[in-house]
Amino acid sequence: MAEKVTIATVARHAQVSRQTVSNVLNAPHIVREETRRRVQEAISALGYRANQAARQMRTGRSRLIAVRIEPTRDGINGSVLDRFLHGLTETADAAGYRVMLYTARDDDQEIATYDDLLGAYDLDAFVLTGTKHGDPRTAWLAEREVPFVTFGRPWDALDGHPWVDVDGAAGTAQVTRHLLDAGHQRIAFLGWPAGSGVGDDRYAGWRTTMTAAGHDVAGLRRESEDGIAEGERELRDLLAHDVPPTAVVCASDSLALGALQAARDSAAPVAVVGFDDTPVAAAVGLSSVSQPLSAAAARCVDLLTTLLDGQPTDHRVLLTPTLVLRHTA
Amino acid sequence: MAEKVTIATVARHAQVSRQTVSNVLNAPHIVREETRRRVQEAISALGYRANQAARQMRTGRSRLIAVRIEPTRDGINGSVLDRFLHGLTETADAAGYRVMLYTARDDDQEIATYDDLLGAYDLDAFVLTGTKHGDPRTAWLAEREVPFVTFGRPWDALDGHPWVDVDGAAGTAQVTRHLLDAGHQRIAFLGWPAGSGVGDDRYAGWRTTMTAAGHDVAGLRRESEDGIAEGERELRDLLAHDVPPTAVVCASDSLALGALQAARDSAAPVAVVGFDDTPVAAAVGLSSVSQPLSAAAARCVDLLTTLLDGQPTDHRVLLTPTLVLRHTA
DNA sequence: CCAGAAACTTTGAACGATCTAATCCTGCCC
DNA sequence: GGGCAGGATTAGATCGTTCAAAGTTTCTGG
Repeated sequence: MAEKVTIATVARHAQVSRQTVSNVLNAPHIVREETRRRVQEAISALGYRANQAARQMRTGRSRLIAVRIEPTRDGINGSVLDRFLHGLTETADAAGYRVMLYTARDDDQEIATYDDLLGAYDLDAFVLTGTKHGDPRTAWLAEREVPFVTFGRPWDALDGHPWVDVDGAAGTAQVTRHLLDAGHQRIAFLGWPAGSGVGDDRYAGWRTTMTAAGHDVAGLRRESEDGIAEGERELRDLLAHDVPPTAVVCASDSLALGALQAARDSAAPVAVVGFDDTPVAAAVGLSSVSQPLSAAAARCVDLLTTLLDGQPTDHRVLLTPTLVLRHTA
Repeated sequence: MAEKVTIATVARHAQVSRQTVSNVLNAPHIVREETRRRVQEAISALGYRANQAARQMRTGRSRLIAVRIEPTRDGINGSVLDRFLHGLTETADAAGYRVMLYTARDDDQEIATYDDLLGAYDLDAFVLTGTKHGDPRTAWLAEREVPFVTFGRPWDALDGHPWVDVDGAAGTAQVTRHLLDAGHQRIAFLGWPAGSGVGDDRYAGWRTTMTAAGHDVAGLRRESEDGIAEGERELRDLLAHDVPPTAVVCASDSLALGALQAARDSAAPVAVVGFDDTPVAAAVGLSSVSQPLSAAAARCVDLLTTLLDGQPTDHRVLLTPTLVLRHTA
């Protein structure tokens, strides 16, 4: 094994001092052109790589971002976080940051983990997912002035932290408009119980578009927990009515997949559109709203890096999802 | 914000030297009972947490494990890695290690990333997933004596590195036995093209059990790429034969989900069993073989920690999956 | 040709932990 | 009471980097 290559090795090799090498790396503009080139050559010749531990000890910055990985409750929706995580890892990588994982059972434990991670690893920032009303985590982090970004907007108006989110209402609105254009009149909505920010948002897009087009939405909305069985049950129930809907907008692919089962048994055809464009939807041919997850992840990293560089940023980023049409609508 | 608590702060508070505090943390047995207690009290009173960066610089060990996160090719099977990752994060946490992520497009890039991570972060170990024939990654790591464990056995007999895997053959054998016991005689197998270690393994369990029970397997096996559409196509094809199978063992839940579609249209009932017990299977009521992913992750961490402590271990761990019965078999 | 500024480079200290080696006890034996 | 073993504790050096301050060279203008 080759002996360790430190900044001193490079300095000797390039016939300059350690500090000059350090300057080439961290503030290239203050080093003379010719010296810089010589140092750069020495670096690549020796295969030098800065030791992050030493750098971190001195600067207090670790170039490490922490992200929570959730227990997969529902495999279908779980893939959303999975893809987000992948995008995050990739863009963070490009920006010179690494992603560190942690798990937590509940908010209290998650906050305890923050404390742990900050103490032991000097983490630079956190990315939170799945924000909800009255989130204690954001308050804790904000109080300690720890940089963080949430994927998911704060549902309480008072929170002023940076966030990135996908405009769910715009997504369902787009779906509804598409169905209206296709001639549908009675378009139902299958969503989650009121109170979850994300669910309410997706519901709003449908309702607004329907009423704007002059359609009555009474009796066309169903609420249930997320799940395939639930989706099937709710649509079956809706179809049993006097004037059944001819199309249904769903708040998730799980619900849509269930709805698809119910639709198959129906006499009249029923258009079904899901949300999240999970790979399962792609495989089954289910039309769905696709969240720009890579872009969202990239924006999260963008916000964090500018934040960490001490520059001010426009705190909020709202991305528009796109409708992916397949066989079911 | 409270001022930084270092080992020196604790030492002053407990009226001992820095080294004694360090000993309490790293070699408690050489410190006198009473002193140890006093130091422990100071630690918790001050909320001291060892700075990993400083520790790492001195010891060269980072208490960091790197794991690759793959682009989700198939959302259904992707959840397997997701759950493994969750288990890994949890057990690593308990053992005092953290999980760091990285991505890579291909083997070469992955190896370049190893080099990067080792140079910059002094990673302690790697966990590789998805081993295949002639894997260049294991060779690279072994050559440099970097500790690593693979989730998935080495399919080339010569590799002697530590690994954890799930006995796929035992899984399909169990399924086949169950179906035989239930009175089925013509049991088909839907698998992947020969050559992938995992696929061949799962196929072997079915074939061995069938022939051991005196059944001819000719014409009962189908091969295709993974996917729902592929599963449907293959089973439909099988069912069109003179003497159609009454049950089918699948190498994945994706294939099984497709098979389920085909089975629904069949005149005679066809039992279907998948593999991996993904949440989709649970939602749809598909019987499936469940991999003990948390246990696998735990064993990976076990192997790594003993490896890192310089102790010898039994290199191989083969876990047995369990059959989860639902509606479809 | 020299003062003074500007540009660049060097030196020594510091970050917070661990390692090595030296010192201090304490008890025990002769 | 002196000598000594052996455990418990301490002091000083060190890991690789960046910061702060001091040093050196180069350039400019009078």
